[in-house]
Amino acid sequence: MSAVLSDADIHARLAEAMLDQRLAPGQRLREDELGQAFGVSRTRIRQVLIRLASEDLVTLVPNAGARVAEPTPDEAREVFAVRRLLEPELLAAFVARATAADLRALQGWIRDEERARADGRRHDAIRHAGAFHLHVADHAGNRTLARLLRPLVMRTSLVLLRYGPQDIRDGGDASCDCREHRSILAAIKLRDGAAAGRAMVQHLSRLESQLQFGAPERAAPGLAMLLGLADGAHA
Amino acid sequence: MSAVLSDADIHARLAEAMLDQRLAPGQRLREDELGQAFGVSRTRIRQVLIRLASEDLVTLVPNAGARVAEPTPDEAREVFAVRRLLEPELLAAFVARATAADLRALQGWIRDEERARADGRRHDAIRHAGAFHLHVADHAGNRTLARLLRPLVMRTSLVLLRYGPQDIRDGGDASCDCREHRSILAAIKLRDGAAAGRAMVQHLSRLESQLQFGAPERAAPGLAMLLGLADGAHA
DNA sequence: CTGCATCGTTTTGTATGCAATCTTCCGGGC
DNA sequence: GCCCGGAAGATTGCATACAAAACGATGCAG
Repeated sequence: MSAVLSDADIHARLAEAMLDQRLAPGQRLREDELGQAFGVSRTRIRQVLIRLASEDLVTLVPNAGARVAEPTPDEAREVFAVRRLLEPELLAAFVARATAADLRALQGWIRDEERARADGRRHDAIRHAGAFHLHVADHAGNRTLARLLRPLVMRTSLVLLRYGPQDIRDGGDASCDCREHRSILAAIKLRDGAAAGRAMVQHLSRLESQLQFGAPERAAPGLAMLLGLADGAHA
Repeated sequence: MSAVLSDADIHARLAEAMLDQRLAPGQRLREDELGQAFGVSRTRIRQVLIRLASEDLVTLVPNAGARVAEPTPDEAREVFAVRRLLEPELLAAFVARATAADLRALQGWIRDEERARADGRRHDAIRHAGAFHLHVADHAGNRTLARLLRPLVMRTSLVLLRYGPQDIRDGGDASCDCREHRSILAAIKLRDGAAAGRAMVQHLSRLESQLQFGAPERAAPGLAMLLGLADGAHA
């Protein structure tokens, strides 16, 4: 704990906390508070916040501080649209250069995600799913493209945490990321980039279609219940 | 000049200077020096540099300061590959919603570029060309996608300034951005998104194919001349 | 009781100072 | 002549201090 933390460490820890929902969307991020938590001064916290803001993971309002980003429905759709554009391209490149180790790694992320799902550990499942996509991106041979995807994957995680299905256990229906990840992996193994791309687009589209934007906004959670105006299930 | 400069102003001024080649690729950017130039302290300069680094317009080496980014040939190719991916999508969306004012604006950028070309004002031409692409992106209805493109356009400008053809006057051959921009605009007017996308891809591909990576590196600019080893024209 | 102004507190914005690191240049040794 | 320490200067990294702005509470007028 006493080992000095690099800016990258602080950045990673904050991102991790957001994806674990220890920092919920909309959560205020006070500089001094974070500084004390990490044992550094506000100067460095501020620099990290600027970077996080450039990735749209936090919103930075002048004179009003930083908050964990709250993706709007429109932004959520935009993120998915961009990913549908980028990821087939990344997959096509990846297919041509994937090694046996890459395939094992992907297999591992799928397995981890399945276990998390089985245990109902929702944010772990989302994180492992993200790792699957990022592994493909990082090994597709285009650093520029991969660097664009990374923040998008994190934003997607925020979106899923907020608007995604709450119960992530296999419902018996087709709504299982892992199964789709498996079919993508199968296409990769066959070196069929086109098929992998199609599977990816389908996967992303299904994820997007499962979002529930009408939901209770999660703003002031429990307020409607306290007021006896809703049962908390859905609007 | 005395009006207080916002961070955004400083960011814009620096980017502008880089695109004008007043700040050449590889140029060292000392914090104190910039601070004095803008009349602000290093604190704010540093924040701006972090943002510029997140856009890959400057490289930030720990304990060794900031330099104007020097895109490598690989990075240049990556940037073009990503743009070929993004811009047809942006165009397709833009075509569906372009207003008469949008068309006039595009026409204006083309005209400005042509004039700059005719006058041999190379960096002005490159900037106006960039503005054409950015206008399309900013009015395509996907902010997320547009925000990805902006830094890529700036990086492209850096690449063109470094690796692009030196004489940008119409050579009579097809190598004229404006003409290709005109054909893209024509397709937009016809509301033919597919044709516009094809023209855009062709445009970007030709630009990339014109890059001269074998060129004199332009490292230590003027050094070869000072040493009497070259005449400065080309290697 | 409601609306509003004002003061005090909290939080952000910016500059400055000090410590750490890197660079450069000089001198000695091989 | 060339290469290798080493000290002086320059530059970045970071924390702290102060200024400005926003937020909240309290009290007063309507």
